[in-house]
Formats: sequence, structure tokens, C-alpha cells
Amino acid sequence: MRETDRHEFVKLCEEFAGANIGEMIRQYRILGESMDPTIYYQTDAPYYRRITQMTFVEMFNKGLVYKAEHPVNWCPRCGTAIADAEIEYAERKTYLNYVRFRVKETGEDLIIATTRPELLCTCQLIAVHPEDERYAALVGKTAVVPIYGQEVKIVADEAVDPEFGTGAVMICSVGDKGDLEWIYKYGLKFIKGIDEEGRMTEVAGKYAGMTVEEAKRAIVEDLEREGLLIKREEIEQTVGTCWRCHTPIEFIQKEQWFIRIMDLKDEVRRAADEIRWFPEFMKKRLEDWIDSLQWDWVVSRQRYFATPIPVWECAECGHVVVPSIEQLKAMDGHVDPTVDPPPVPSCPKCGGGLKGCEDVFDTWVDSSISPLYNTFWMRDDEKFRWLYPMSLRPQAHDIIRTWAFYTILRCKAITGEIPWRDIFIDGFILGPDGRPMHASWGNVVDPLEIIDKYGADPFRYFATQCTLGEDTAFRYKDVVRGQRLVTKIWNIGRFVGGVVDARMEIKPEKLRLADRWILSKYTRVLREVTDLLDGYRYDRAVKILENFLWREFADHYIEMVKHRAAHDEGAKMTLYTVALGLIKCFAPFLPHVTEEVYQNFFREHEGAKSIHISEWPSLEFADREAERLGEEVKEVIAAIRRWKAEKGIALNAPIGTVRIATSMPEAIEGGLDDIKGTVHAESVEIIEAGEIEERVVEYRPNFSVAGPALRGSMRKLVEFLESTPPDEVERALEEGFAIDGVAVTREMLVPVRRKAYRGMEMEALETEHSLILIG
RNA sequence: GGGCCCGUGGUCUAGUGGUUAUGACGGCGCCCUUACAAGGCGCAGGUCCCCGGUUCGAACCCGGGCGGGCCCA
Repeated sequence: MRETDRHEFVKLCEEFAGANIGEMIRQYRILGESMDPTIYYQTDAPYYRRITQMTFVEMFNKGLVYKAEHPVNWCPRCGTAIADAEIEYAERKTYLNYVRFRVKETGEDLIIATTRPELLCTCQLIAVHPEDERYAALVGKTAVVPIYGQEVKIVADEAVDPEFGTGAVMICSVGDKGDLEWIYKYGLKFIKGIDEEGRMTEVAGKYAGMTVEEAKRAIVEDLEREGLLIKREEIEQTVGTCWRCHTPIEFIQKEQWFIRIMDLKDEVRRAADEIRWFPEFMKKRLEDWIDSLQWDWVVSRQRYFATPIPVWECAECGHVVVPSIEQLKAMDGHVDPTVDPPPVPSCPKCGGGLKGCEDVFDTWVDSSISPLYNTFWMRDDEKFRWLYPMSLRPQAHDIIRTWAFYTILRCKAITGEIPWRDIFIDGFILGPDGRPMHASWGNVVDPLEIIDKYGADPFRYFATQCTLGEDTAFRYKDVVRGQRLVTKIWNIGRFVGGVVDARMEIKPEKLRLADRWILSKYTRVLREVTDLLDGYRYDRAVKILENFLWREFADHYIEMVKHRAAHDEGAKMTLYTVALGLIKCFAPFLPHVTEEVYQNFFREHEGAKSIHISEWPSLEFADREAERLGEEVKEVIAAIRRWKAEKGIALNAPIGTVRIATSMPEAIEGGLDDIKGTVHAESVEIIEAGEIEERVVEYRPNFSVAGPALRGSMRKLVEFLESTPPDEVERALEEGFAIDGVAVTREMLVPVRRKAYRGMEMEALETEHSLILIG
């Protein structure tokens, strides 16, 4: 049985846990985690257990705690209760016994198939499927159990599989976990047929004292002798066994402590509605869980290493004594009723002796009060008022029914308030093959190896690309991408750092069109990213940041201003503002490279000791017109760069005169100098738009405008545009025309234009609004 | 068995009613260009799992399949 002394065992557990926690903290540091390690908590530490016990006492005093019988998984060889996770399942052969019962009212036979004939003594119910015609007439009647003679009801229940055995099953008190539902559903009694040593109890009559296997053999023989055994069939069965000694586990009744949760269901439901869920659909899982609850929460465990249940019971009258909150407050650590004296010397009711409880709490009793611990409940009222409820609970979806549920339940019961305003539920990281990581499948990824090879920030980049609430297979390609992004950020930092030598504020009068263009876009990105992060959509926020940093700021803006960056104030202040703001936005995700860039290129101008304690960027520089015009400057430059690349001309190779005919002269005028400087043109001239022929070659429907107006007639418009030359469409528009009585307006159509230039034998490039001639 | 989620180029992925479906990785071609070749420019690659319905219009909404994942004291 138990070879190690309780307290010695606890000590070994503490050493084991302590060793692993050191490694976890080391790994958090490598990852760049930024929580304050001085306020870490450990649920097994005396200072935490004291708070756990206080919350229990609070609930006890509110009448939410009681004691009753309830089954537990039990290993008869080890003589201990074991957790669900400690059960290993094994296939084994067993016999399905067909046993003759008698129907009391009619005297006819009712054959029941069972693998556990030794539990006949605890049989309390017979169930058949409601649509099973063989038994339709028997539902509501009474069956007589062979050997023992107790009379049990016959009921119809959907849960019965009519294909198994005879389609009629006996329900005993607790042969396995499935029986629990029957017990609560039909209000059956817990009858203890098997004891802690795996032997039959006195309810088994003449079989009392036998082991389960002995009793099974004996009862089968007796049934056979009396002609009550019809036949035996060998079948495959899955049985739960003890993970350590592989003895089949039994489900036996023990006295247990309960927290009353059935009465708190509505309160938890209302609390869940007050909390914002990300993603929203995860709340449904909690609600389904609440709806499915059929009995109270068993909080006691017959184990050693956990928070002791702080109760003493009177050996005489059973009265229960708990410490007062004041007594616990005055202590440094928790109480242990297996060693500490009771709070009062003898039973206040009858004067009897008090015995300390040897059970410990379910781990969720500890974990479900973390928000109270974190906010200094019972330790610092002022901090508690300020910090509680917490802002966020981040967690994964597998523990909604435990961590989220019990936390809401207990914190609400104790404080009357929700534990946190927001909860976000993340998914699991699966192996690269999309299956859960499993040592025996060989698809386990070791973060430390990845970090060693690629770096911590690239590894974290992968994590940012996981969508909230969804499981994500580990993707090396995202780490590779992250590595490139980190390099890009560093190089941008280096470029900007090389150009800027002082803190720069935006002075609008110094800005050129290209500067206003990128600043306005940056303002928009900041707003969008901030909103996404407020909704915990960090995957999208990072994508937007990455796209803007790389595809706009680096690929275009930096190229557009390189030629003037060293001496132009407008470019400097823009580069400084956008680059610093972007690395701040990236800082929570890529803490190492952003800090490196900050320390090397911004720290001396900014002052804040670290980027991670600097202000979140903010800029209000909305300039729609600059965005519209700047986009065309970008397009013109991009077209010329593309042309140079395709021609094999180096970007910095000089070219002659660039002539641009445009329908957006303000854009080209505003960007003239940047165009010239970037493409190394001798000169850039704007030529008369009149020399450009621009004609509409096609009209397409503008679905979002025309669709709602024309509805069913949309198809006719599409067909009309496909079959009609554009000049005729134009004429029809001018004269006015209708389709099925609905007037067609210009807004319903999108013209597609082509440009042409007369008689110039030169390279001609096009953007949406300009024609570029290089010669 | 029940609940929830997912199914989009070779691979992975964004996108909850509107013009030509986002991007990454990989592939191919060209280019050392004064931050970055760990880079730039370009190209190829798609029955948006299947069937039906709603709608002027569906990757998206509804119903039914098929395949996968998580949870179920």
C-alpha cells in the first residue's frame, strides 16, 4: 500500500516541482517574457494555499460546502484514489453473461447481459431503448433481481444501445463512470458493493469478503447451477487500469466534500454574459458545460500533495469546524489539519474530540482563485479595489470547463463580481504534420532548438501568426519569415539611425508630398493596429504592420527619399517618426530586435530606458489628399524602377529626360523632385495632357451600386455592357436609358481607360493616371 | 454519442454578401541597386471539400453530406 510517509512524500513532490519551475522561468526569460517575476505565484506555496483556504472558508460560511458520498476512481492494490489522467486504458477479454431476471407482474423472463454479475447486489434499475419493440410492454413494470431478490423498475432511456447484448441493461450503483449519470438522472442510491481493498462488502451477502474476481466466478457458478445463466460470450472490453501497477481500477464510494454549484449556475451564466469573450463563440462552450452539469463539484481528493482541506470533524457528533478568516490572516502560511491543532480545543457543540481532515483539494480549487491572489484579496484592500476585476484572462480552450468556469464561479461567489472583463481563448500548437504533438508520433517540436537555430523573435513571430481560438500546426516557414522580418527591421533601423541625429517632431511646413503620403498612411495603420490589438487580433495586427513596414515604408518610401534623406528635414522627421512608431508596435511581439534597434538608434534621442516601457505611438496626421496624390507618385516611381529592372539597367544608373503626361498634375508636381532623385533622371517634365489620348475601352458594372438598384435586372445590365461598344454605352448614358424601368446612372458603371500618345517613339509606361515617356 | 471549431494555388494561410480572392513558404527568370542578396523586380501556379437552397450577386448566409481537430466531471 502506501510505503512513503505523507509528509515525506509531500517533500519529494515539492523538490520535484521546484526543479521544474526553475527551468520554466529560464525559458520564459529566453523568450523575452516581460512579466514581473517578483509577483509570480505558485499555487502549491504556503502563501498561496493560505488564500485558497480563506476562499474555502468564505464559501463554507456562506453554506456552499457540504459532505456526502460520491464515487472515486480507486486502485485496490495501491489503496489510493487516482485522477482521471492517471488511468490507462487496456483492451482485455471478458465474458458477457446473459442472466435471467423475472418480471414481477407477469412472471415472464427478462434476459439481461452484463459483464459484471458480481454487482447484482447493487442493481437498482433496468433500462431499455424507448423504441425497442421487444420490451415496449415491460416499460414501467418491475423486475426481480436473481439471487438477491430486490425489485427494480424497468425504464425506457435513449442512452441504451439496443444492439448490445439483449438490449436490456442493468444499472448498478457505480460500476463505472457512465453509471453516475443514471444515478443522478433516476435519483438512485449510492450502494457500496466494493470496498477500498477491492473486496465485496456485506451487501454482497454470501460473497462478502471475496475479491471482485472471486465473487464474479462464484456468482457465475451459482447462477449456472440454478439455471439462471443462459449463456456466456467472450467479448473485447476496454478497462481502466492504474497507470502504475495496471490493476483494473474500481469506482468506489467515499465520503467527499462538495461545493454547491448547481445553485450557482444562473449566477455564473449571468457573469459570463458580462465578460467579453474572444472569440465570442467560446462562450457557447461554457454555456453548454453549465447546462450539462448534473451534480455538485467534488472538491476533495484522497491524496497528499495539494492544499489541505482546512476542516476538523467532531469524532462524536460529526460537527465541522473551520478556522476563522482572522486566524488564517494572522498566519504566514496555510493550515494543515493533519499536523496543526484545531482552531478550538474541542467540539463547540458536544465537547467531543476534533479530528483533522486528511483529504486535500482538487487542483482547480487553487487555480480558480488566481484573480483573487493577483489582486491582493485579503492582503491589501486598497490594491484589491484598484486591481479587481482583472482586465484579461488568457487561456486555452481545453480548460474552459475547468479554469474559466470554476474561476468565474468562485470569484463571483466570493466577491459578487466577475473575475476579469475580457477572456481570450487560444488554440493548441500542433505538430508540423497538423496532429497533436506526441512523443510516439515523432512530431514534437522543441522550442529551445528552434530558438537556438532561428532566434527567439522569429519563434515568437510564428506565435503571432496563430489565429485566436484555433489550433495551429507549427510552421517552420513562419519562423523563416520571422527571421527575415527581424533582419529587415534591423536594417531599417540602421538606415534611419544613420540619417537621423536628433529627436524629431513632425513640422508640417517642412514636409513634401511623399512625406505627407506615408505619414497619413501610417496614421491609418496605427489606428487599425491599435483597434485590432484591443480585440486581441494580434495575428492581423502583425500582418498589417509587417506589410506596411516592408511593402510601403521600406520598398517605396525609403527608396523615394534616399536621395534627400541625409540633408532634408522633412524626410528625417518622417523617417524618425514612422520607424520609431513601427518598432514600438512590433515591440510586444519581437521584443529583442526592437529593443536592439531602439538602444542603438533611438535611445539617446528618446530617453526612455527601454522600448518596452516607452509610450505607445500616437499620431494624428490624416491627409486624404496627400494619400491619393502620393500614391500616384509612388506608382510612377515604381513603374520606372520596374522598367529599369526589366531592362537590366541599374537603379542608380542615370537616365535621360522623363516626360510625364498625367491627369493628376498636382501629384507629379508635388513629387517631381523625388521622382527625379529616385530614378536618377536628368530631368523630369510634365507634358501636356492634351497630347495624351485617353479613351474608354470598356464599361464594367459597379456591382455594389448597380446591384441593389437593379436587383433582378442585374444580368441584363451585364449582358448589355458585354454586347455594346463603349462609345454606344457613352451615348446611351448621355441620352439617359433605363433597364426594366430603373434609370442607369454613371455611378453604376466603371469605365476602363486606355491611354495613347501620338507619334513619340519612346518607351512608354503607364500608371492608372499617367503616361511616362523616357528618352 | 453530444457540443464547438476548421476544410481556400504544391504546402500553409488571410478574408462573415459586391469589380480582377490575401499573403507566406517553395519553384522559375532577371538584377550586387549608396539599410538589407537573410535583398529587389518579375513570372507560373486556384473546381475557395462536395451537393442542394437563399440572393441581382455566395469562399462568406441556410440545409445535407464527406474529411479533420478539441472538449465531454
